Amino acid sequence: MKLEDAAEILAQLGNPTRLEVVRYLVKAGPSGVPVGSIQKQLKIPASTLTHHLKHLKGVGLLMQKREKTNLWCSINFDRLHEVSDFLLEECCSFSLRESDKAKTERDAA
Amino acid sequence: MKLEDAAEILAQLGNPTRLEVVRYLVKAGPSGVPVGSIQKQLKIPASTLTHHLKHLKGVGLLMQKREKTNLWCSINFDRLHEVSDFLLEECCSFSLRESDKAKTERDAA
DNA sequence: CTATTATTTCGATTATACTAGAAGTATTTA
DNA sequence: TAAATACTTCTAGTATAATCGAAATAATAG
Repeated sequence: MKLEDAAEILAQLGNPTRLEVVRYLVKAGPSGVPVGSIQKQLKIPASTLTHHLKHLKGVGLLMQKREKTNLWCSINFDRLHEVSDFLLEECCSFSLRESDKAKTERDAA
Repeated sequence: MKLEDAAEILAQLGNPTRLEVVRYLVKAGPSGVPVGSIQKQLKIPASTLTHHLKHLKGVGLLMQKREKTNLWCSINFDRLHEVSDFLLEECCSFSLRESDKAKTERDAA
């Protein structure tokens, strides 16, 4: 994944309203939920929500499919993994957390 | 980690210049590098760099310590882990990637 | 065809972010 | 003390984003 693409996705995740939507969709699982459900549950004005969904779709985090009058939204888990992988990419050799290091040291002793 | 905090960190990572700095610092490892080295290597104007470093520090991604005239910068790996954990948090049951699923299905067959 | 439900587009306001040159501060070296 | 190095603050232009009400569209149900 190119840095510019990762930055774009991270920027989209960096808005609290959108991150809340993402979290909601993650909890909803692969089957997803209709736009209206998100709107009611998270109490986001419809036009604002549409705006944010467009952003999420734009970076490939959101998948949508129509069923009757409802537009079902679901998270692209692969994409979410890709960006979290990017964050930790190339830092594996330094990736031990302080807490884990402490444990490792205790174990060694 | 609270959603608002995660969003703030992600927003900071969502700027290409800052993400480049972060990547550079990740590669530099725990010992870090002076501000000037980042500036020269990535060719970012000094004032712009200071601005971005302030942002990264503000969300706890950057640690700094002075040594003579140099200000050494290093990544807070823990913080980076926290935010990547947040992204995948609560979605573990749905976290299998399509590619991994395919493999699992092949293995089962 | 009409009404209803679901979602989007439009339009306007307000706020915040990115960028970088010029000038300033701080520390060290000569 | 003077000069050099390292970094920051100031300032300002430009751009982009967040928000949401009102009106518009789309699809179905009656």
